[in-house]
Amino acid sequence: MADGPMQIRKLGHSVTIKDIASHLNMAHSTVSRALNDRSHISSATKQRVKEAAEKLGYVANLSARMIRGDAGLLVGLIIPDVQNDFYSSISKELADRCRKAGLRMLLAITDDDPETEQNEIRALLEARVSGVVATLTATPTSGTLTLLEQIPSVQLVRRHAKLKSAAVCMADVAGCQAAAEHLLALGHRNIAYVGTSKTISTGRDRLRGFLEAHKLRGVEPLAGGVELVPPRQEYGYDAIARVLALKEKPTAIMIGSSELTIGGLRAVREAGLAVPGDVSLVGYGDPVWFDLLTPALTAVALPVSALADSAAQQLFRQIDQGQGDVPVKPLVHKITPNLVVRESTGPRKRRK
Amino acid sequence: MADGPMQIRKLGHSVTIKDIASHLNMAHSTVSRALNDRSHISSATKQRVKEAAEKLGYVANLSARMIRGDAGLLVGLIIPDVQNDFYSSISKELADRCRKAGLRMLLAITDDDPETEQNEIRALLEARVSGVVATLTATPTSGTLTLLEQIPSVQLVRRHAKLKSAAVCMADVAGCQAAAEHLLALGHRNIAYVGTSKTISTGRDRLRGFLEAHKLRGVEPLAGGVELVPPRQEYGYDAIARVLALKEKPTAIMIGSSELTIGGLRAVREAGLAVPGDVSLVGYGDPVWFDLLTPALTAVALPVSALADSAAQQLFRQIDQGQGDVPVKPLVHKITPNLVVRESTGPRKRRK
DNA sequence: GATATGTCGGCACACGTGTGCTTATGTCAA
DNA sequence: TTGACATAAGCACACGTGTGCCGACATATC
Repeated sequence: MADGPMQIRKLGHSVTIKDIASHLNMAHSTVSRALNDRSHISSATKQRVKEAAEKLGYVANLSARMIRGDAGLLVGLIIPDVQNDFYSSISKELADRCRKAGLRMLLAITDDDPETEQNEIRALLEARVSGVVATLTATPTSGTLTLLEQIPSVQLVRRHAKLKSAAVCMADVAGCQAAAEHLLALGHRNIAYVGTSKTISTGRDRLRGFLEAHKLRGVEPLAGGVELVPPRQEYGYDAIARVLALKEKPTAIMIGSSELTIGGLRAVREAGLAVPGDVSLVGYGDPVWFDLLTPALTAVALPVSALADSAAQQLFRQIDQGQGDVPVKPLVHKITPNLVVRESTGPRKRRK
Repeated sequence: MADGPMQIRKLGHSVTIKDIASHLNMAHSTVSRALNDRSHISSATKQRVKEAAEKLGYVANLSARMIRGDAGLLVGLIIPDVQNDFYSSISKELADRCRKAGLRMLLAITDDDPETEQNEIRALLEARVSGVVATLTATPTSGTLTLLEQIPSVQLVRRHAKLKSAAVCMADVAGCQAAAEHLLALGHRNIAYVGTSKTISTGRDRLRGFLEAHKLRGVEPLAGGVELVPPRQEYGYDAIARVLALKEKPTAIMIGSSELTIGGLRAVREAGLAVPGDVSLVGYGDPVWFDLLTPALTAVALPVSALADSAAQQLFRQIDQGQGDVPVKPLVHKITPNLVVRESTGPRKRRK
């Protein structure tokens, strides 16, 4: 008595199964088996061990567990930016699915910088993730690709030719084609397009959809009306400003990236133009606030939940079947985005 | 010749320093020292080892590194929701600071659910994070608190009386007092307040600021004009709707949470009221899009960067000084938010 | 040429957990 | 009573990395 709670632990040194074992006068292997509900253990012993673990404040050491290499406990998600609504939603959705599958998700943010990307992926591999869902930079390092080939991976949204892994993408061509067709059907003939570089698969496909819609209608795209810039708000602002200053003014603008949409909205607002009176606007993405704008923004809504579902499913399957030595043909799952028509698009005003 | 690249590795079994060692006919300890630039190694050997490591595709095993317990490599961030602009910004900023300090940040999302919170924190402890920055649930489990006490921690934004660790918060009282004073100075006398429960420190403080401003002006708060609800968009929508339906209608509404602001904006929009003509509006937070609204929203802007700075600084200091056995008095660092006046607040219309 | 000094690399162990093998104990059937 | 067998718990090793200690060897100094 009077010895208190047994002087449990020096700070910084946590309780181990050995501590529990010596506390209970048995071998640490017995404790291990008890805690993991293995066979060949009397239920009485299990009980005692679990109680002792609880009492001593035992917390398992993940590193020690993982060192043997057998268990697959972690997966990684690589994205350019958490502040972007789309990616933060993906993070949340994927994390949920991982949790349900008994996995923990590690988040890696690249800032769309190839070097950071390589470092982050290396860090994920050092943590021995069993697989990765990745939205890569436009121009990944060769090191990045080499590293990625070592583990199961699923490309999300952006698709790289050099990478042989599965891909879960949006049907960008169809999505943008529908958006452009919407504008054409409203009578617009001078439609500007502001999107991202063709070096990214999404940039390529979205522009293609835009042009395809014109082709089907037999309409010539607005001369000088296509601006391709990196996906950052400032560039969106600048690009929209340039497009608005064209000699032959656009009566509608279509934006092919959520970041560019934010900058673009600011440019349109500063130009003091009426929407959709002076110019119709189609944005990209579907953050909660698009419909709070005045006018509410017509936009290509991204199927976040379906993307996360498919990516998780693909990844888990690959992990389960042991990295698929079987060269599954690089599956590309395309999910169709939804054009949500709100108030920012209207019929062409026949002014002249 | 013709033996190819030496049949490097069976899938799923990665290259270890032992592999490098046997490849080079030396002891694994030599390899370890070479890779870590330790002393007692000739630079020639270092060179050879590093080249071999590169060639064989060696990736260090973090688990093996961490198992010895000496190194502090990880920290955790616990937040209720990544989709919230504020927390996604905090995630980004803190991750950057950790990276600069040579640490990796693990993200844990609680969904504001105490049970999930406890599980996530346990997972962080299993990963042996050296410290944690946490925005806890309103009512954390006792298990959560017990776990948190085992490691250095910094409370972010929300402050819990039961927890003795340092806290980095906003000066919520001052922030909301300034916002309310702004409205009072514009002549408003019927001001509604929609915020979060008083069980959260932020909810408490913000309401206090609101009331304090009234007191200083000698104005009686609007009867029935205070609504306290959980921080979710739906509740914000409902609460604002209720407030708008009061017998004595408010001429201004102040919202004390970013989530509630989103729901509230939707309610005001649906009510078809002119802002600030019929009702002035002050929101909370500062996502990129507040100034894209029509009218642009006056809001209490949160000092994200300063908060992240201070939290990181606090945490790193605690970690460095070995968990501070020295009972540092629970430091509370308060950072003043900024009232950003835009277009959604205007003078009271003297109608009656 | 012998000893002191310094450099380089190997041996062996530690970290916390899981597991195959072995031993000890008890139970039941022949 | 003995042997077959199930159950419980311990011993020893493995995982990948880092490090204290010691031996091997080269160079410098007397």
